[in-house]
Amino acid sequence: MDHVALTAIDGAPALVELRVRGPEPSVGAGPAAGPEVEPGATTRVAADGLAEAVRRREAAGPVRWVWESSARHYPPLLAAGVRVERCHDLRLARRILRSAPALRAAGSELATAPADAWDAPAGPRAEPVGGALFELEAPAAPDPVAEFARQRAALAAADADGRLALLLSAESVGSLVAEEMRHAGLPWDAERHDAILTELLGPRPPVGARPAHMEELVVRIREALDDPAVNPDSPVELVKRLQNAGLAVRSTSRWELKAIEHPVIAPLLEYKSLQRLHVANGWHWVDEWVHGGRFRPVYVPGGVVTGRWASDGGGALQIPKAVRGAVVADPGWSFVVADAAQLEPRVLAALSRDDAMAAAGRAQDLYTGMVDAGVVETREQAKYGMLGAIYGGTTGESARVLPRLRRAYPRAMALVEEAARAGERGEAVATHLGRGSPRLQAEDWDETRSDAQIARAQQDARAWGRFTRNFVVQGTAAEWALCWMGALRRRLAELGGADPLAGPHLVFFLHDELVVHSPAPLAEAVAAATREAAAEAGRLLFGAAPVEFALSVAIVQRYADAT
DNA sequence: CTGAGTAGCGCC
DNA sequence: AGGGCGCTACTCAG
Repeated sequence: MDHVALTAIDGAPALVELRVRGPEPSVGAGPAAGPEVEPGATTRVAADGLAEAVRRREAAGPVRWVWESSARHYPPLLAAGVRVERCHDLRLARRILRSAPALRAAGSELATAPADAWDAPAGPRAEPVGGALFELEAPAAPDPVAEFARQRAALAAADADGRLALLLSAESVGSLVAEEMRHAGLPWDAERHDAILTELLGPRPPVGARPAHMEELVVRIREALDDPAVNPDSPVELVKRLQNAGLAVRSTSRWELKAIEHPVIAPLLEYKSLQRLHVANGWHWVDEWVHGGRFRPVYVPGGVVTGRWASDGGGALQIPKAVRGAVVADPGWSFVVADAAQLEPRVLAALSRDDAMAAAGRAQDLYTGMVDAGVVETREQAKYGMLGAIYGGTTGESARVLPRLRRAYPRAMALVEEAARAGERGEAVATHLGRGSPRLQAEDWDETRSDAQIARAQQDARAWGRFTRNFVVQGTAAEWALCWMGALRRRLAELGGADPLAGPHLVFFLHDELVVHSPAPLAEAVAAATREAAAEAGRLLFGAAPVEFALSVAIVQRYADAT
């Protein structure tokens, strides 16, 4: 695989061919020996000729682009109609390598060096505006060739089985997909959205006014409390009014209200639900975020410490079910919605090599499989038991079934419990591919701590243990999802033509769920591709582990019809 | 007036 | 009682 660095010489873009030794990323590939990055031919490019130069080089043969970040370099290429197959996102890679316990253990230079410009937050995104690139002022790019050499050296020293290399590759393909999805946009029918809002809230009100259905609920709330001045939008005031009316509440949160019998509760909970929809995903949201029939959020790969994506603007990862009916495929097109079933428990089974748990998930719903195996009585028990094991739950149903899970699945339970204990001791933990958890800042030991301080410290330690317990599973699930996405992206490119937007393309990703916008005749092939990609992701991460990564796949016209 | 912090709730 | 987020309006200090 050729590597080409995108860099700048005297302020103008340049492409630097790199000679890179070593195998392509996959678990078990092993590291390449010795110094392995040598700069070769350098081609200077006129500022307005970069997209064309990248297009030509991409067409000349398989290449991995080495660049500061996809967020910075890829949007203008996409705007110019240029798509790249592979990249190495130096900023995302640096963050992962800095976190990786393996580098610390190997005493790698990257693990011990003080923070530099590559650790600083990325500059603002350069957004293509009206076809032309709107260049925001950004700090001078550090030398990408030198940084790439440092990163490869770190892998050579610390990545004996090739896991980190695979993670960097998966993270990088994710960074490409993030920009491609923003470029394509999620089809969004603003009229349909308006119809949904009108049905639930009433017609669009003037700015600042409450929608009719919410106003009616306010009247009912005031009547039920016999208090004509109640304003349900102010939690502080509302709590006082509820207390004045004799309700024993400390807050106005849903779970606290639900436990109370009073005529005000039903209209109040309904009001809060509608208010939430109105302010977060109402008419204002559509005006702000939907243009030309597309919703284009900024996705932030690696935005969560566990490796999950975050989003910046638009609340892309929190689109409520109520408005998913507005996500409508173009005429002649369909959505293929693929959802990984019980992903985190399956990941835990594979991580821990717990063959009994793997067997429960083979060819069926994993929770049902646990019932069939006689481990628990009901699917609900299985579900809450597993969620408790992964999140660190200690009460209710999950606590009751935990002993049975320990007996049936000792390896899986031991893995999460060891991760929790490591966190309680203040140690870092790592995902399957080697992303490290943040390190708990050690507090100064105070010999004169009070009992209350000691109790608080123990509480904090347990909370950190729940975090590290969850980190290994959530983070490894995120790695599986990246590999799934990358494997699917390659298959979609094979199904499509030269123009990605003319063929099936990814338009949405939500932790364990992918949405492809596809020409209707290709939808079945895309559905098959999502399954093949899931199997490939499992092999990439876990080799021959006997864990099946089951999907539920639906071909629909509206996103809401998939769930 | 502005910005930081919080409450509450949406998603996984 | 549990893990991870982002967004909005409200609240309050400066």
